[in-house]
Amino acid sequence: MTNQAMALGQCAPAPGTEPLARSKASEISGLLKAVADPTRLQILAMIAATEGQEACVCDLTEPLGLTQPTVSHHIKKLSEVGLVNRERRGTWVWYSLNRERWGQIAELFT
Amino acid sequence: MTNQAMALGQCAPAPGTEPLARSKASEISGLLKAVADPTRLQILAMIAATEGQEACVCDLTEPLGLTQPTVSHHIKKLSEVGLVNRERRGTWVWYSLNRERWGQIAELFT
DNA sequence: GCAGTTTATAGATAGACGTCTATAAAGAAG
DNA sequence: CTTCTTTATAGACGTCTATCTATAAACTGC
Repeated sequence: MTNQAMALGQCAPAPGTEPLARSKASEISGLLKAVADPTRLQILAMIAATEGQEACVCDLTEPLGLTQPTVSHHIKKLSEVGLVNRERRGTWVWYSLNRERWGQIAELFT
Repeated sequence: MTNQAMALGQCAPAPGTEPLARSKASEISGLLKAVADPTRLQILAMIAATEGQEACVCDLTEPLGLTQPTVSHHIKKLSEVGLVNRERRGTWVWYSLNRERWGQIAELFT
């Protein structure tokens, strides 16, 4: 029995019970899914803890105990949602945090 | 080639490059995974938008376009990480937001 | 061009997850 | 106690995803 059909029940939904638009919810969840992974959280923490606020893949593989392709895969996920910036300098590729994007996540929960 | 082994390279990892403890990362990702789902984001938004800041399952199924077991499943996920409080009153079970837990997520990104 | 590095991509595989149907559990009301 | 409601659980199924190995791409330096 749905609420509207109920004559005497107490299952009273607030009139303003209007779902967050699905498209918007999917967009937000896409961003959150990128962060909701232990390995990627570790990667972000490692980048942030690095002196120059940037790191290359080769420095992350060993402490994470993962192969290079796996680390590249995770960084790509972070990059796709704009959480890390990519900059090639010679042989290495340096990744840094996009703090503006990071802050946007905080705003979602305030 | 790892950084330590490099004599002349520039792949200089900050000395303090120390990964976030895996156990802590898994704990945080568990909380974030619960929120990183479009349906659960909609559920949270609907609860928050409700007059009394609470909602029962039966009011959520129709606007979400999902079956009752599926909605129960999602709410359980949210409940498991402490994001929603559960209170049975007669036939219905009322779910409300745990705003303290919500705020803890914000703190992760500030 | 060739050899040696770092990073990215492709393909495969195992496990996690969102959804459904079917059914049980818990409470209200006659 | 029986019936009707709401909610929870169990099991199945298809999809997504984290990881690996193998290989390609990009750059440096000889």
